[in-house]
Amino acid sequence: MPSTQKKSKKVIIQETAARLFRDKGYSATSMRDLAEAVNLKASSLYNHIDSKEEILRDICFENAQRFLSSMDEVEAMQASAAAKVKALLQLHVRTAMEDATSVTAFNDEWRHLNEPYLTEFKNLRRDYEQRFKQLLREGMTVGEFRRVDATVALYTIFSSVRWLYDWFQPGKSRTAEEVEAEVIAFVLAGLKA
Amino acid sequence: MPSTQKKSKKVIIQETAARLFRDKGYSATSMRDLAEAVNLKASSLYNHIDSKEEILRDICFENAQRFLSSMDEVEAMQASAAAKVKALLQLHVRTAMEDATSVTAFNDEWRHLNEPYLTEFKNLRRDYEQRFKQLLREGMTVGEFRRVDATVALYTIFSSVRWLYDWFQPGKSRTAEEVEAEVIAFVLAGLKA
DNA sequence: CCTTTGCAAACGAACGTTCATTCGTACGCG
DNA sequence: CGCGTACGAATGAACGTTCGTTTGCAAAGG
Repeated sequence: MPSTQKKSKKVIIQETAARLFRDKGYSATSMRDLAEAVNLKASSLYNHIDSKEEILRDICFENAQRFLSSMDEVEAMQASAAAKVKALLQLHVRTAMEDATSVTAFNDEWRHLNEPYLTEFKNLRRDYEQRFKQLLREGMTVGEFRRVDATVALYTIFSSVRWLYDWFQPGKSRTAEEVEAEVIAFVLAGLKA
Repeated sequence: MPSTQKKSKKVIIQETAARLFRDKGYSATSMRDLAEAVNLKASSLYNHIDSKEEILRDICFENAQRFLSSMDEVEAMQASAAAKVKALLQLHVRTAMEDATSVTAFNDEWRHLNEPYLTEFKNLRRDYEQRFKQLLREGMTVGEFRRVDATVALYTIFSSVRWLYDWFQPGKSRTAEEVEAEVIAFVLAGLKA
């Protein structure tokens, strides 16, 4: 019964924090806010975590690793560039809908990391972006994609799925599958040759 | 000599604040940060502004008005839906590049407004979105656009130009015109029938 | 002279975090 | 079984710092 497994208090704190960070931002979320949201006093939080920044750090690097290891898998695929890009798009869209809070914090709040973690995080991010751009360029050289500026295409694609974090709510009129299909079709249409 | 006209200190404060809000976020920007950035002491700021929130309020509502009055103009155009959407896209892209700081704060930091301004702002925003969606639907009914979910299309379009705020720097390799053309082509390709 | 502008000083409030203490529970050992 | 010890978890109080803002006063300039 893995789904009934009791979450550790640390995990509960992290998940709650991710939601608060998404709703109010990292700086505007106080440890007292967070404590209240998990039915504790602020001081009690420190039995489970080391610092406020540690929470943000875990969120940021966990998600960075998730995206990077997916990138590993995609690069190993025996498939066309279009298929690879589509797989990555699917990853972005699904993650946005299944783990919205975490990814929002990951996207918007990483700038509040302190050094040396800030630099380390930016390096991971740049690594991912470079590899994504490389896939786009490959698709262009073999003629699957229109010849566009890879940077423009990359950021446009990233941003296209970004609003999902803010907007999508499970159980609403549209199913996740419908939204996923629509978004992917929209973006790929802008990219295909 | 309108361009040489001396900016009032209030305007300088607002513009500087917009940049700081973009870089660090509203909550993480202190009045002492802002004061230092305009070569004043924190207390002196209050000779020119009423409160920190007033600055944010001005940024948010100024931009809301700008987008809404552009929407007025576009709706009055005698043109195809595609042309109208293109005009709005152009507005978004150009504003993003010409007045990036202000628009970023407008996009990301409005949630820190207090009531009743928060509700008022959300109403303006919804108004704009509804009218934009209406244009998209018109384009679909007359067959200019593919039949997609208008909400999905709307947010995808909005988000597509969002990264420009973070990324575009005047004077870099690409000119504003090139970027504008690329982005618009990319988005319209995803929309056209 | 009077308005505008700037600043030092100070305000109460809130911030993240630390500390000593307490309570409950589980384990080791006679 | 009964007692001592260890420990995870929670707490209120307090720390030093920073927050947005106010006050009182001095200098500037039309």
